[in-house]
Amino acid sequence: MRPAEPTGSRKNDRGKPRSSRPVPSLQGLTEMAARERAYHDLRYRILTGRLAPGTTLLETELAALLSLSRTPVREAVIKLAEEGLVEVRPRHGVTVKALSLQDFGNILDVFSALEVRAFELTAERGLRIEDVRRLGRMLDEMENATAVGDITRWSELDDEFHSEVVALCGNQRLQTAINAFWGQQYRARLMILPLRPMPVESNDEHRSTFAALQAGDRALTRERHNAHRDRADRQQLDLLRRSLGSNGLA
Amino acid sequence: MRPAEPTGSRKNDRGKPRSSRPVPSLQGLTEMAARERAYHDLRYRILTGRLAPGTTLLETELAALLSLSRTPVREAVIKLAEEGLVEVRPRHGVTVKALSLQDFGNILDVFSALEVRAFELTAERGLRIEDVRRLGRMLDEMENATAVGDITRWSELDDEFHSEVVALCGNQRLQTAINAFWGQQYRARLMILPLRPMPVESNDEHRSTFAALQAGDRALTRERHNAHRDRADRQQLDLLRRSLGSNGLA
DNA sequence: CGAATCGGCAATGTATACATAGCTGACCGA
DNA sequence: TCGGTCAGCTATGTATACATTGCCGATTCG
Repeated sequence: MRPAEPTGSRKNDRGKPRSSRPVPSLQGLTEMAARERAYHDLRYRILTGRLAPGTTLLETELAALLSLSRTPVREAVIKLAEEGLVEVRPRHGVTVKALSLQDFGNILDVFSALEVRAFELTAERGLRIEDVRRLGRMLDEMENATAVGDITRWSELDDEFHSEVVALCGNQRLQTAINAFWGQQYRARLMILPLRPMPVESNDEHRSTFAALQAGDRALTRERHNAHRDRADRQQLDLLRRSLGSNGLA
Repeated sequence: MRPAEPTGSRKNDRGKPRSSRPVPSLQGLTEMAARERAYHDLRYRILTGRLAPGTTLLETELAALLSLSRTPVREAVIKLAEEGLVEVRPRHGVTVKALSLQDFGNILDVFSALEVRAFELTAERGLRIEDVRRLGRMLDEMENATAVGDITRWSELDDEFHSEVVALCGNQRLQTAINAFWGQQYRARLMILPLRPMPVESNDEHRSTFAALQAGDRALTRERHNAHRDRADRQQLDLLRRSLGSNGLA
């Protein structure tokens, strides 16, 4: 009846800003508390497609799947439902949500609004020299990736760049909100990744936003990053629309 | 051992847009499921100050307070913690969070970014005639309230106007996110309400935003509402700073 | 043959039981 | 007297038990 594993570490991880993307990686899964374990594990499976959209499972089944009792699983499921990754239908189990095109658009709208604000705040706070260097290196690498046609690598770096700037915004609540919505767009992004054209425009826009950030110009940063997001979001929606004919799951 | 009350109604209220603010009113509290009951009840008590910042209670005490078992109370508390209204310290109970000036600033930053986006979307969708009429009436009433110096009434209408426009944005996720952050700024707003000068500027800005909305001009709406929020947020922060000397609770 | 109602069943929501971990305070040793 | 360690207690986290609710299917009536 030992509830959790060895449980050597703290579970209450309200740490400092933490720039890490809320991404699949799932290293120290065994050393978390059960609730967190359930949450991260399920989230991971959903985001990577291991639990496909439409999949429906009972709370009991999930608990069995994770070797836990229903209580922590249930708490994790509630959280996932609040994030919009699953839907709980009272008598029918929890279903991994399929993202319609409209859902994806809605998510991007929220996500972009938040990210632009984060960029603004970062601009206002100003970048330290080491931040400038690090971000600059990322942009260099992205351009390299573009040059050699490695769009997967490019996409990773893109995420990293964005989340790095967000991490510098100094507003923990904003960051948390962004992370939640980030998770939702991730699946769709993955899907259309291979379809994307080489992101020359994005590279240019990044450079231009970066310049505004360096200059500490909030208004300019807002304007430029907003334009970038608008265009990129539209492009992504187009790709998605084309790739699933407006009906499909992500 | 009867879990919930008569429970005549649905708890899975993923209904249509619903313009209702997530406000204290708490009518049909008895007919909800226990978890929702706990959540709304606690939230109500916190937002209205009945549970003052700094108050610390054990899960058991909360359960007793609400005449429920720990399970639904715990789930509600987790939700409140995610919203940032309380803090759960593993061995010390749940504490109603005090909002520092910085917290309040952070909250406003997120809230404003989201609200501006919602206004943009509403502009893009366009207002129906009845919406125009309703919103117009609200603005009239607000100006009346200003004229007779009824700032409480003005503030209610202000909330109503904003949430009404948000409700028309057509993005449920955005609305949900806004509501969560709305709850957090509410307490501080209440506090500074009596200190506010008569909001002539706000009235003008509302009119101007309203015009942009009517025109269906997304960019203009963004610009104007963003300016409004910027100014209003700054003003509120100033008032708060003055009223509690930068340390205090809200 | 179709539709409506009733009964059984199973999944959830809630309550409770239980075990662990961390804090408090006391006692012992220096 | 002060500091350190250990033991006990209590709050939480997890597991389990239990009751309700709502669906599905079967049966019966029109």
